[in-house]
Amino acid sequence: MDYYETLSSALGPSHWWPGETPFEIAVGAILVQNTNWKNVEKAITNLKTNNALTVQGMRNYSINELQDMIKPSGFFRIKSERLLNFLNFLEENSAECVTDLCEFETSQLREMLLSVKGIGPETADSILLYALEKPSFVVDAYTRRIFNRHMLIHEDIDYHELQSFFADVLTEDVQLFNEFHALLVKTAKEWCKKTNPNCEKCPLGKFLQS
DNA sequence: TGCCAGGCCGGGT
DNA sequence: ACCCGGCATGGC
Repeated sequence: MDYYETLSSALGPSHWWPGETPFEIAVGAILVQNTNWKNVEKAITNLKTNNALTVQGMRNYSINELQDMIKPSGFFRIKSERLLNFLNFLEENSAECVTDLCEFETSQLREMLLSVKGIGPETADSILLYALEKPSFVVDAYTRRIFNRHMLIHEDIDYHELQSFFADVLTEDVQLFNEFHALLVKTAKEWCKKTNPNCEKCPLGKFLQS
């Protein structure tokens, strides 16, 4: 796809998700729900400081302690539940760590993740792609905003519709999915803000019909 | 200073 | 099946 080529050559490889371990990535995916990443960073730092950023480590804390640590990322009561739901999910599937989930087939694992209360399509896809390196294209508000601004999609298009919008034209490749989403996030943060967009300097500006 | 941020769930039509 | 309010904090 032209959009990918353009971004890739303009912004170079970013090979991205802020997070060092699969578990950290999964936790980040839950904490970032409708939340600024800056706030999530603070929560992640708190967890790391308390050695709570591992499967075993997080289990050592009560829900109240967990809430104190993740408070900066907002929705802390709900999100603490969601983290515990995810931990229970791992346990139910006798996974000592997140990567143990790799044995499951992608689409099956996606369904399993969606059955966890608090994990929706985007969170599931983020975990699949960035924590487990399985080819599941991630659609987020940034993706939606950019392609809506380019008049290629309707603003309130359904998640799976938008996902297949990409699946139809992209080869199913982990690195491609990873990099494309990363580039879209970078682009949106830089030039495609909700208010005050700067399409002149955006690498994708040339695709906008004027 | 109000508005916004990388969703998701549950209850009401 | 759709629509909408609630959830919470810190940054700009």
